[in-house]
Amino acid sequence: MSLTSEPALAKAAPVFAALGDETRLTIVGRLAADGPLSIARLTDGTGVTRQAITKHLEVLAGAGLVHGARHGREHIWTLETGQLSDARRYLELVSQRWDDALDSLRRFVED
Amino acid sequence: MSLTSEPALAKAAPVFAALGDETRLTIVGRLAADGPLSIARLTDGTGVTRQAITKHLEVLAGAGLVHGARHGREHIWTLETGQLSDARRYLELVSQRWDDALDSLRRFVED
DNA sequence: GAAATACGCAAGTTTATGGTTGCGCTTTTC
DNA sequence: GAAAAGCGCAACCATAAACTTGCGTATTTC
Repeated sequence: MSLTSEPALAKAAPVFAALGDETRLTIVGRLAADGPLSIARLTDGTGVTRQAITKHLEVLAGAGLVHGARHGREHIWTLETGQLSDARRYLELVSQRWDDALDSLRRFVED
Repeated sequence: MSLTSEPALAKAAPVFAALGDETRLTIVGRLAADGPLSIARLTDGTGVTRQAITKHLEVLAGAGLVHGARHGREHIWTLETGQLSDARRYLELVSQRWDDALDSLRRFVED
């Protein structure tokens, strides 16, 4: 993976963007802790409207972080950990590259 | 760490937000791979203006992901891996919570 | 010391984002 | 079967985000 020009970047950015909002991060946290929840449940506690939560869920879904399905009168949303793992691996790789770069630099200075 | 109401969330969101842009992710990737670079160098290859890159660097700096220092006529920017690790750990924790939730759900169904 | 390089500051534009309110429809609940 | 709960759709608003252009200044380079 190249970290820059590769498509991995184009995939990772939207995921990070989706996680880059406090309300959405709260939603992800609650889904992770409590399991699948309805929109009404997810709205509880947040200071915002149900519509706002709905929009956030759509953003998260667009990034592949959650998926929803209607059951009766409620819409249940579930966490999707695939993209989450990819994002985590991306960060690991960046850290790794950085360590390598520091190593090269150190060796260069020592010469 | 609680994933929702704790301050960990308020810290993590800005970091993810900073990473949630293709141009900025490219910058982080290049810094990780090549080591510290000047604004002019970081601008090369990207389709945007030097000013745009400067703004992106300020956003990254605001999230604690990079720091810069002027050397002569150039401004050299360096990656900061601390926040990166924190973000990674946050994602790990979310995945962990999710697995736990699934486990509880499975046990509940089996009863 | 003139030309080129590397920036910073400021103003301006456009589009996206996060949020709201209002209304109507379906599904439960009592 | 009326009331309540849970949503979806659409319009609208304010602010922030991503970039640009223009210009002035310090630092190298030749």
